Amino acid sequence: MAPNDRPQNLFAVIHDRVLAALDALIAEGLLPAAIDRSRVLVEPPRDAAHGDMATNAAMVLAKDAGRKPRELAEALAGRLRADPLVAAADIAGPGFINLTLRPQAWTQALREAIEAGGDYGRARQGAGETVNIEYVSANPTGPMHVGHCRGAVFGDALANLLAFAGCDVTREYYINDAGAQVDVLARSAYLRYREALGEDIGAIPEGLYPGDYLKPVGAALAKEHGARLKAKPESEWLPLVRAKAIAMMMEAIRADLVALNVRHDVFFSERSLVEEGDAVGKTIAWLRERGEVYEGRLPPPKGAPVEDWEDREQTLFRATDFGDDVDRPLLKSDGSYTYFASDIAYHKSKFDRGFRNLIDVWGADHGGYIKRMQAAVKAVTGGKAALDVKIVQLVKLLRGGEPVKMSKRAGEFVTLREVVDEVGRDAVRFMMLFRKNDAVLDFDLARVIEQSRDNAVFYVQYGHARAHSIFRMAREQFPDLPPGNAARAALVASAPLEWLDDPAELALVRRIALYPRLIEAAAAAHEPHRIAFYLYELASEFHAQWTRGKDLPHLRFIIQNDRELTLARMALVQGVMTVLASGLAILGVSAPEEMR
RNA sequence: GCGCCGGUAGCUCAGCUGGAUAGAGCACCAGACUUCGAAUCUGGGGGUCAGGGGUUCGAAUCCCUUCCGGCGCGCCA
Repeated sequence: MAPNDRPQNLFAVIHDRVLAALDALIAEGLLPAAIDRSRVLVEPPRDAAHGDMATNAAMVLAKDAGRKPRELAEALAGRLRADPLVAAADIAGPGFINLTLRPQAWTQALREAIEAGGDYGRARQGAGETVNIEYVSANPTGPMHVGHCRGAVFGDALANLLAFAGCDVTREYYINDAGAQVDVLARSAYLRYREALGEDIGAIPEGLYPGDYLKPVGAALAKEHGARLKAKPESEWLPLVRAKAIAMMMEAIRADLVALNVRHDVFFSERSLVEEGDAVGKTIAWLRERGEVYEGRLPPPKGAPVEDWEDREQTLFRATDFGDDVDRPLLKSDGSYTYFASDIAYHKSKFDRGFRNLIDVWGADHGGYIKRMQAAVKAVTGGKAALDVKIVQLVKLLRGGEPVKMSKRAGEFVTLREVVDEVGRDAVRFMMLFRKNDAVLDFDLARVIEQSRDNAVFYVQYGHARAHSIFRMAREQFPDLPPGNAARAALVASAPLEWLDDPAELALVRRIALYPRLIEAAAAAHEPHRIAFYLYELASEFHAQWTRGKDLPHLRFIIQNDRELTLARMALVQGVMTVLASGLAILGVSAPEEMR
């Protein structure tokens, strides 16, 4: 294996060794040639007493081999003991093989982490995969509120994670600028326009957007057009006003996203699908040619009665051919496209642009929409693209345990910007990711700015700052220790790591060695929250080891008059720092060097 | 009525796509600062993994079912 091709994931290395050992057993005739390798796992055991890694190979393969698990385990363990990385291979329980690695295997992993620096954990699993991830996609009818925040942060972190895992990632925002809502926006803005011209518009009528945020749009329109629009019929002013309002809303939304450090590569206009070459109509025709569109009737929906239900023939997509529960309409009664119709065309566009892995991030209220969209993607890509829809649950905004009151009706809601301004970008981002995406999230404005262990953001960042602090202090003892990250890393990478022999130190080394495996698993599952929890655990172990040095001075990171031991421990600190910084970067959270 | 998501310690939540004796934090109790940052740490009690059945070497995890909560159920997006 070429040195620069060495996989950083030690678990993957051992996994390969186990598979090789199985091949050897096949050659000996102990195992049949046709075995299911996919179920063979190499994992960290829950209990450290069980060694460094465990494999279930013997249990999983026992049936195929026609042998008892423990008998097979005995043969396999015998093979593995010959491996230079393996110090011991014990059989336990129903047939686990517990592996203890030689200490050099772990210290070598630490060395690699330090040498790789910011590239440590970067994976190749996604090599060649093109991923399109669509997130936020808030309607351009107003500023972003806290509800949008979670999807924005989640999508952004997932995109970072996939890119780190080697995927070619495109971040996309779908602008819903075609439906009836943006016409309502235009009418609301027109009212503000008249207001800007000095007219008394009174109360905003029911059905229009009442928020003050449209006043600048009205003012801009007045400045641009003077009173000219007042004389025109709606059919003439509406497109003008609509375009202006959408442009200004998108500008505000982009600014909000920047405040959150969320950036997209592509802003895709729904309207462009209709106006530029009628992509929606073409997609429907395309599906019709393939027999997936027909004229028919739908049964009325069960449950909550629809007041104006009218049984009529309509244009339907055969979603049931692709796993949906019912066929779905493509045209409204007035002949215009349904949102679903343009969404099909939109997803076809993603496929046509070369993407084979599609990810959509939606709010929980769109959960019922997943099946039909996946059906549509199947139809429109011939099954050649996969769509994963990630649902982000709602955020309950609290302050000191009490719910923050919001009145959507009156146009009073807490905006994303207000929250970011109050608690900071890092706190918002980390807390939004410190929970599974499909679980409801309590976000307490008072708690996330506390500087204590309660506050995971702070706790993890403090771990990183503390690592830097240790280096600052170490330089006072050993002035030749270079200050820069790269130079320092070069020095500590050659440190005598065999001096790291305290169990807690070795546990930290193992935790660091786990990072590449974590990246792979989190990327495969599309679950960035795993990074946040891992960082919290790593920080926790690091803080604990630091404090242990108070009672047990020989365990301090800096040992006066023992340059070699100090260097070895600096390597450990450097490893912790490297991984904390890397993980925080994926989450889009800053890694401060000091927090005083 | 149907579909999706959830139900794990008093509270808030993890649990690495089926692994070994289910873990953190908060709260509660008892401790550690002349010391590399106490913005930290150590120890303790606390569980019918909502209930029941099944699949198998092995289930919080997969399947069935019941209960509870949230969301959704042409012509909104």
